[in-house]
Amino acid sequence: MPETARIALNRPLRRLFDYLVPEGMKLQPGQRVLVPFGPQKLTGLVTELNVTPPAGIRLKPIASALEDWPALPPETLRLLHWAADYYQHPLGECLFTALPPALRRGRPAEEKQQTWWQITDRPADLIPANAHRQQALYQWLHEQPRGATTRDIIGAGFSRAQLNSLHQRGLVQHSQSAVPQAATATDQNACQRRPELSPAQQEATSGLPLPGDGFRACLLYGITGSGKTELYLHYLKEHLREDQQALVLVPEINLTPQTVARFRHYFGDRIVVWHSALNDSERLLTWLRVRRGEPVILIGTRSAVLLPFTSLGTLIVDEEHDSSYKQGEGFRYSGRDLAVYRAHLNNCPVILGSATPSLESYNNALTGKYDLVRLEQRAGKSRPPEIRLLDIRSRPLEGGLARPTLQAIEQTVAQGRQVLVFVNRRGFAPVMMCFDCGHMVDCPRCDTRLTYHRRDNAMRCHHCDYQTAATPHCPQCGSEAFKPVGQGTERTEDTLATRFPDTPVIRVDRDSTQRKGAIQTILDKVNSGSPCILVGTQMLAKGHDFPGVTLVVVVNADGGLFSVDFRAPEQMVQTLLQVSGRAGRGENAGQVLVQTCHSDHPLLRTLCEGRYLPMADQLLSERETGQFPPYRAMAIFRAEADTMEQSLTLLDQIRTMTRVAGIETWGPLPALIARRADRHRAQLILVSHNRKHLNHLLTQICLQLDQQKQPTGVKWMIDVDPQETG
DNA sequence: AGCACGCCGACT
DNA sequence: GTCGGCGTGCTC
Repeated sequence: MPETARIALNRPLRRLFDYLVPEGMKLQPGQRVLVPFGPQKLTGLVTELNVTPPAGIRLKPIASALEDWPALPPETLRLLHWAADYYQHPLGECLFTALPPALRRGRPAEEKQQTWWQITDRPADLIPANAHRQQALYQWLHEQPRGATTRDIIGAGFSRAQLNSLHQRGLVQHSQSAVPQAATATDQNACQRRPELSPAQQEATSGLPLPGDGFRACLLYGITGSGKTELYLHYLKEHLREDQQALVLVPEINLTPQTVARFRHYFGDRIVVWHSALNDSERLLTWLRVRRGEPVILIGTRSAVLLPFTSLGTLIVDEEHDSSYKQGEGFRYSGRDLAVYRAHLNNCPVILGSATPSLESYNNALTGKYDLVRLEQRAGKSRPPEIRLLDIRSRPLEGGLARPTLQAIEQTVAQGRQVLVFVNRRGFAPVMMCFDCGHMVDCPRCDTRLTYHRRDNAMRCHHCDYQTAATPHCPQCGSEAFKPVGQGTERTEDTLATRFPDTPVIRVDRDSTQRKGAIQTILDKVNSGSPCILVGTQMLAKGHDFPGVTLVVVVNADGGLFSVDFRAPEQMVQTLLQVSGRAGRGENAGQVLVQTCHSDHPLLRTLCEGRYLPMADQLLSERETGQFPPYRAMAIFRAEADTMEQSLTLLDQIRTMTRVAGIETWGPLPALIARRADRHRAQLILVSHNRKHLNHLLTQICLQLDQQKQPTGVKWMIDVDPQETG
């Protein structure tokens, strides 16, 4: 009997391919191989050995093994198998997302050899006095404790010629090496430092599950400003063994140099990062360090949960409620949920931290599936802000701001303090509008408005690649009153600038922070402490600390109160509390002023207590009434085609397959943005009390859909635990 | 997804 | 005559 192997390929096919294993080739699951596939040679991953191939197929032999060890270690492989089934995504594509791009392409699993330069101990006065750049380079290299690669040197603004001159004088030497030189003395210092905790933090820490105690998920509810990061640092310092790895997941926006520096301060080179800005070789390097089992503490975004850890001691998911943990396309996994399953597989703890936990996680804590640890005191001297509602029904507004609001701003500024004005518009972008006829420019290919981009005076669609030059006149009526409107933000900004001419008004949005370093300039200015007024959207609610801000104004809180999206109230409450948390981080008490037309709404009344959990209780009971997640499991079939009819027809057909006990369907309905890049989109929602049942049904439906071929241009996809239900 | 094969239109 | 457009079907 010849040996066989089942191989997964990086193709959107819900099937695997069997091959013959050549004589003498030793394989294990997770190993990379090279296989013939039709006319091409592809990288594949071994999933199973000694399989019975389907009848009537002539097997081809595997061309070669790329390594003699499995690229994907057993736990990672099991995690991915589980995820492929849970999210109903083709296994091959799931497995390949866990490989760095270089390994997907079949490159060797080794670091590129690089030339490392270091200074020698020959006297530096050998450099001619007029060779300033050489002197500068020598000095610069002197300051690099580990030396530098040729690439680093060029990147720092020196030339190859300057380097060669120093080399010829014997002042620098080079060596070939893949990884940085040995760790430096500063790291030794880092290892001895440990963060100090307040009694409240101390108490919270004592409630956390420890590595070595096996699997345990813990929801760490820590209010904004309570010092969750110190707690993580302390926890890792105290309880992570020297030989163990740890994973700290953070939302992309929170992975700033400052955050990393904070971890490096205590753990030095043990800290490794993983995020979207890494290039292919950095990805490979980090991936290999993790794969080799180096005891790193990895700080990373969503996809870091797929890294090939072999000795994971603990996992931490910071800001676990953040919606960016859910991938919105392709393999639509939740990094947070995979982290919990990964902890389960590795038999280690996972800590989910948030000031505004997701209702899913909170519910798990209430039912006892997760531990709940509370940290409800702010660290240091700062006190929780006072939150007040201001009903703006029948009040005159100026740029969206009521008179009492403007007075509060005036007072705060007069006291020499800072104000943060939050305009609650998700995905805000300015559109061009005619002030005479009201015309706005639609995208010709999508059901959306074009947005205005000041930098190149262009109008663009945010949903496809359409763009066109902005015209000075209205294309409809020819009026010259054709201007970008920021749906309130600019009006607010203008009003504030006019009312407070002596105070800088700083806009923080995508446009004003696009330039590299722009956000840093803004932060520096704000952190200098002089009075100013910050105006912005979403961005202001996350991450950054503004210790000088004592007043936070929420221009309109009502967006999420009466939305069709069942997640909208949760998201609104989370945003409002997160942005409230920006107030009074320094020594002075903070105040939050929330403008609303529904000051008697129970949710907003609870908001004023400043406590999240009572609101979460309220929101959960609403979810229970409607039997929404987490009370039922949810999945969405999405379809897109050249006509809406085609999309709806396919979904109708899928709906006939869902007529089973215990499954409810909503739709099919056109998507919120029904046409996108000339494709007509619709969706069908499935809900069930029994997740297993739903999963089995989905498997069957996908199998059937794969077998029948769709009319050209008709595409379908599935989203399990969807974040967007529009 | 890629890639090859195949069958129709406007080029030297 | 043939170069190339992209529709269709297959990949162990």
